[in-house]
Amino acid sequence: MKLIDLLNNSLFDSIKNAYSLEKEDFQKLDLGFVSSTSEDHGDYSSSASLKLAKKLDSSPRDIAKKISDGLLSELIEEISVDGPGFINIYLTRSAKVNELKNAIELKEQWAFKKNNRKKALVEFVSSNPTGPLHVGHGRGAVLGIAISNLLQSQGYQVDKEYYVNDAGRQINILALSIILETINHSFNRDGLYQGGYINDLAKKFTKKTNLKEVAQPEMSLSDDADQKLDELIAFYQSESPKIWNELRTFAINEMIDIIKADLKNMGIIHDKWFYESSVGDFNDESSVLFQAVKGITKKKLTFKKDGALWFKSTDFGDDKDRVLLRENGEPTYYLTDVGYHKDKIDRKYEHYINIFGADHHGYVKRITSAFDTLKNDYQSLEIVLYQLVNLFENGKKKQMSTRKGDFYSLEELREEIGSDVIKFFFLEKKSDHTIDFDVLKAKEESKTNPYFYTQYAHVRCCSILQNKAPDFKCMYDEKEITKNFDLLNKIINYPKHLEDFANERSPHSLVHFLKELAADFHSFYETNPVLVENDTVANSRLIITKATQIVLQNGLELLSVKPLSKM
RNA sequence: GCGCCAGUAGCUCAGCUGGAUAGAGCAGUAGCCUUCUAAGCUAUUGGUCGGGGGUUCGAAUCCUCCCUGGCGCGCCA
Repeated sequence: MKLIDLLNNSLFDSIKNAYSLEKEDFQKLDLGFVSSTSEDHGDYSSSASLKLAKKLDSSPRDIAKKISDGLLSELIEEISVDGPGFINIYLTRSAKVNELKNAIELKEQWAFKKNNRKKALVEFVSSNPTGPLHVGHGRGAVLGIAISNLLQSQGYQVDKEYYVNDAGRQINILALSIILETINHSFNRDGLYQGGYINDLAKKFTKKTNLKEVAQPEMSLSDDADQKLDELIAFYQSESPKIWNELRTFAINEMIDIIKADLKNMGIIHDKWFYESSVGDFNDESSVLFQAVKGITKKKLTFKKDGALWFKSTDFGDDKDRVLLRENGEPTYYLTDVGYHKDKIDRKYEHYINIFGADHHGYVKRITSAFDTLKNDYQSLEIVLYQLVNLFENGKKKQMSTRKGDFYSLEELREEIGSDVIKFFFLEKKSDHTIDFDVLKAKEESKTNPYFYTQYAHVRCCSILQNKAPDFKCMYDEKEITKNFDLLNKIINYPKHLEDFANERSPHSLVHFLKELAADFHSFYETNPVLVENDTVANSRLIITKATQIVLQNGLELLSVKPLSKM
């Protein structure tokens, strides 16, 4: 059990006994201890008495006195009531040293929770397979991996999933782009996918199939750009169905290979790639698509209007109802997605997290509405949004467009600054904050980068520890170990912090924690030479160094960043 | 027009489920390398927490109105 949980139990018992309250009476008031930010306030402090003052109609300081009198724990050295009525407690030195001992003996198991028997499914990236990943997708990717890792640290069994939009119009346009790239260079490229990768795909495809043999459209085409594309797609579909289908399949597979490679280079691997096309045909009653509609209808949440079938999502707070089946009987993209979530639900995870770019925020309500209609009682869906990444070059904003092929690819960025720097940089900001990313500056800054600062602390630990390891069987000095308040405070409370970061889905807090821990260690390092002649002092400082190293390593690994032992 | 996100030091950002004097990094200034890696440390300058009201023992944090910026509001995907 965590230190802080032991202390809180004691605190709650004391409150119960002193005022004959039941736990339910104050459960919501959040009365527990928090680790102090300043040594003046002890190791932990609680504002319980301030929060209870009104309810108990008594002065906060009196309440604090009474509660602290009943606060019994061998972990506590001293209790004081300060300020308006805060209860501040000081841990005994041996309680602190004992935590370091646990950390060093148990390594990552010290901070992690054991299997809590719950399964979580995290869906992220899921970008259309119509182009390589760009920098913006990278943010979703690193967020997804970090959140998955955080959940794992809390004992969840986590699966990572990518939803592949392989069925829609976008793929037809991709195929069309490849055809026109090959046979008609003078064609206006508006609305088509462009860029080097289209040319690569075209070349590769024409090696096995001669695209020049496909028919040339001779009918007159619409002036409307969108409509024109649809006419061309329809033409190739009917005139050269075999080649068309071959090309579509080829294009999807090639693009997915590219995306997979981009992700792998970032150290990100999904457990499952779910294809949109696999939700099946609505006319097939065994398909999840049909089952999804059936499930919603069963709850009396569908209705017909204008020949279409609608879902009454406004019942869940959506701003309008949503079409499931179009007037022509075809499922909407939305229904396909509902079908996908039906499939997820049937796979019986307890917890679902979807990580979406903020440009999809309008989509959140309608998908949670459908999910809540179809889910089982024990299941829940949560959507984590991340704001977009704006790219700047020399202070000028770069517009990004997959269509035009004018984008900064994740792969290009990775080649320039490395995947771990990208991860650290993206994860450092909280997800609902837009990132203004200046490519040149990121490169320039790589020397004063917080990534290197944090890694450097770990490197310093390693370089000391390779000379000598701490040994609890040898002499050590508790006073020597505990004199570095900030450093000890962070190490000891790491498991609790980690739990909070996981619950809040906030890897950025972990990044900030690690930077601060690194700062505390750098400071310690300057004034406390570890490898000194006095064995007791050396061993004491080795204990601190080893504990720091374990926490840094553990935290970096959760961010999917490789801890360095040399720089 | 409606909805979501943001506005905190010159710059980039933490802190936001109310708590003790608002914190980092970068940039600036002044110091520290015969000693475990100076990609480091120490000291220091810099703040009407976008603005106005309100809620209370206490507000950067909650409510409300307004201002600015980004994004989204299809029987597209």
